Amino acid sequence: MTEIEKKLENNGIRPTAMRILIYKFMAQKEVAIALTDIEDAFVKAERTTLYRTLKTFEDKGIVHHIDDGTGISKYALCEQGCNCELDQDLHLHFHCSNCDKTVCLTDHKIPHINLPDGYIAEDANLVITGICEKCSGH
Amino acid sequence: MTEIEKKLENNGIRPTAMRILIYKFMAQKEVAIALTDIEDAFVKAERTTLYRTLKTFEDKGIVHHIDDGTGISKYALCEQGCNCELDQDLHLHFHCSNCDKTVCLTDHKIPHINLPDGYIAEDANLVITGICEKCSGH
DNA sequence: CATTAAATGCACTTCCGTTGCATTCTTTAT
DNA sequence: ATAAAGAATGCAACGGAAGTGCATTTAATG
Repeated sequence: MTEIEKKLENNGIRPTAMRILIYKFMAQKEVAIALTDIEDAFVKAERTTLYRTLKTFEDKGIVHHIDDGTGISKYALCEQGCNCELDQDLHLHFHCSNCDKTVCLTDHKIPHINLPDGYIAEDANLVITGICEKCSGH
Repeated sequence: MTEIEKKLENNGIRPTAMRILIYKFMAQKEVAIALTDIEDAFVKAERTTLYRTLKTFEDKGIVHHIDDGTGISKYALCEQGCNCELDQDLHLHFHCSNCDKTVCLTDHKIPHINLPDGYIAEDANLVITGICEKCSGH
């Protein structure tokens, strides 16, 4: 049994062929993945299957959902110790307006905000849009 | 000529009856407005007209577009001196998960973030989700 | 009043997310 | 090993919201 299969099983996900392929695909990408990206990479697979695979990954906590403001849901593998489901890993996301790629800046946590009286924060989403290091030429 | 008509004309917007009504509607609301909200309020009007009115307001800079993460575009009147089009008024937005309303916290600017080398910020969006003061009972 | 430009109304399209249900595959118990 | 049960997959279709093209109406201008 491979590392990936273990990872899936440890999180209560049956390690089917499709799921392993999708996990590998996401692992080798350093950017957030949209459903369409996976569709393009696995043309033989059904959109629904890919869709539900992402949902399963998210529900089981090995992937987190990213809203980068483009209107297209993206996903990224959670890093070791990511507690995104507990709202304890509120790192920010960077969306490049040039190449349209979105990356997790996991080292950059969202700063604490003092809200007005009566407001109770439960979650936060911070997206910086601009030019990524690749497009800016470092 | 009313204040609203002046306001519209000063921003290069022809003050038609519809536009004045929509402006008034937005002015009396203290929360961000979705297209559907305006549809519900003006059932006699065409969706497209309302849609394009919001677009016009946004283009002319008297309204700013809000992405609160719900997937539904919302809009709010710019306050005096709002420079949202210049990315100088990056206040944060609060979305209530209970009543589904979104408000501008104009006094709460998005803190400056030090990005990794090579990343160039052009815009930022910070949305805090939680319970608003009305739903929390102050 | 005639001409021109802008605003509006209507119909339609696209995109993405989502669901229902039948079918296939995998696991588990006998 | 095989049958039964449960989960995953494939297929078809729906739904909401944003957006566009074009004809028509309304408002501004000379």
